[in-house]
Amino acid sequence: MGNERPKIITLVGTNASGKSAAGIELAKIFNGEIISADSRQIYKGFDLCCGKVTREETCAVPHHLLDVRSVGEPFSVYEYQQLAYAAISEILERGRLPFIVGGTGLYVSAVASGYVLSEKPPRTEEHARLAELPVGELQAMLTPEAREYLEANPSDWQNKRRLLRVLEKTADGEPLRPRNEPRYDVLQLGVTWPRETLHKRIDQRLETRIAQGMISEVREYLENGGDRQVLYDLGLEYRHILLYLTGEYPSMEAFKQELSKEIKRFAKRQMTWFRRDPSIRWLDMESGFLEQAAGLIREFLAG
RNA sequence: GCCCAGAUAGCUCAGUUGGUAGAGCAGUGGACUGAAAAUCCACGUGUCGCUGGUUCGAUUCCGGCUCUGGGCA
Repeated sequence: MGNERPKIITLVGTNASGKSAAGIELAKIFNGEIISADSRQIYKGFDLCCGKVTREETCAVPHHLLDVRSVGEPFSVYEYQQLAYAAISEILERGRLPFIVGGTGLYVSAVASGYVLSEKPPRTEEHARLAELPVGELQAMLTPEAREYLEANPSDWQNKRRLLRVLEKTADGEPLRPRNEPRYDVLQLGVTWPRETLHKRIDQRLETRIAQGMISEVREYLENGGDRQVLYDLGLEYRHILLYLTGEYPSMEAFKQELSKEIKRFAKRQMTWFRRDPSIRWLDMESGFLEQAAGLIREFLAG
């Protein structure tokens, strides 16, 4: 036929789910290369804060889209999609299998579903100015069409960021409703644990990374003139270590408890995103994940 | 042993001038196509400690008991 779309694999899951290691195992079996889909691992440094894979692991299997920006540089789904498309092309040319592995659901979907994104960059100065306005005024600025679009969803309607983007789209004459043009034939795999087990893994991982020096990463960044607001906006580890270092927590214990809670809440949000995609095949990490995943991939590649 | 104060949601507590109760936090579900580890939305039945009494009606008033703080011996 000649118009068959190339095949790629995605592997998603929450943080601390073990998807990175699982991805490496699968890539070894299927002559694959890994494209990270992680909005924080895009940035150089902070390897412990964002739970980056180790050098040994990246030696075992080539990894893409790690360390491609400096902390503080702007980045967005649009750029992610561009870089991922380019990486996939290269991997396919080498005759290898691309594995998109990561927990940033938006990034995975942008590539797997083929989001159609305008090349027009966001107008950040105007954005910043409008962000000062109260939600009500932003709502009042919407065109009737945009109003109808947003009002249908109570959470979007109150969400300043969404309001700003929709205003921007209307001003630029961009369509409001999403459009997709998928480029690939995708097998989507998800990694899952019982919630209790996942929570234990999150806590253990947090302890380990603190012991390995995660807090120093942030301290050193600040000592070298790093920007606090950047850390705060990066969220989770970055945000709460900043708060810890600036004395916002009465103790190390209080800091750990709060961060642990936040990471668990984040895992919940990740699952909310993934759950709405019915094409993800969820595999239980406690019962033969690797064999099942390998079986599905073999079947997919043969089909 | 005596005196005082508590006992209400997983936690901290508010409240009911007697008509079976509500905040914060925690938790859960959800939205989100250019900040996504961000941002935003929704969701509160619990023997009101146990047990008698008064009352049409008690979580609320009265008595006893249990437990927890604090004080006095």
